[in-house]
Amino acid sequence: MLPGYEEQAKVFKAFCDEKRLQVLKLLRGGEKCACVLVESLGIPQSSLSYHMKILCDSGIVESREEGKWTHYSISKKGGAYALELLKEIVDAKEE
Amino acid sequence: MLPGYEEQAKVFKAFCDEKRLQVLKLLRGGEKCACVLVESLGIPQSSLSYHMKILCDSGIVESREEGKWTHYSISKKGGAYALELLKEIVDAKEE
DNA sequence: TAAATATATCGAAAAATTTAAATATGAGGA
DNA sequence: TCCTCATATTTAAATTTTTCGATATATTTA
Repeated sequence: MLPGYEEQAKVFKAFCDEKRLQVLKLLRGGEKCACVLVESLGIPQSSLSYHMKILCDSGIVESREEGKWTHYSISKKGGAYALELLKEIVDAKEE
Repeated sequence: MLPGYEEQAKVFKAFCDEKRLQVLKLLRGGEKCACVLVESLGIPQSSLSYHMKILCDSGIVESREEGKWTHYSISKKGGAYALELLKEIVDAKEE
């Protein structure tokens, strides 16, 4: 069963912004520290933090704190869930 | 190979708005006329038209004109493409 | 041809998102 | 403890998206 529209929308918000897609691309190569992401994207630290919050809230990314550092990675579970959701959404019934 | 970020974002814009998710849900049951969608969503006709444009631009929905009417349906090809794209985006490499 | 209907487009206002500087928090290290 | 560093949060401004009434276009009907 599909969750409410607001909930569904939240999941896909992760993928409809260029900065967030850039982050996800970097995370495909494995876990990354926030400092690496700031550097790679060339945006202010607060901006990255804003986007990472959206990515985590969507369930697609998970964070791991280690001392001063925060490491981000793609959540296997979150990714699988998004795929399931999308499958249901675009799966038009045969007529 | 993944397209540019802007292009990718455009595809997923289809799924990050509640009104558009409502439309997609209705279209899962088969092709629908714009007039039916306006009625079902209870929004002004110009608003529906705005969202349908975004859905069509994303490739997820296709339209078919028949006289005065415009019929919308989920594009099998568009849906499959979005799924492929998402699969690549969330597929973190093993480490 | 004139009127009615279905939809698209325009334009301005409203709402939501994004940006980035400033500040806060919290974890080492000196 | 005090300082520094990494990150989160706050805040206001800038930008983008969404809304909706008005208008335009095209098609069917009378």
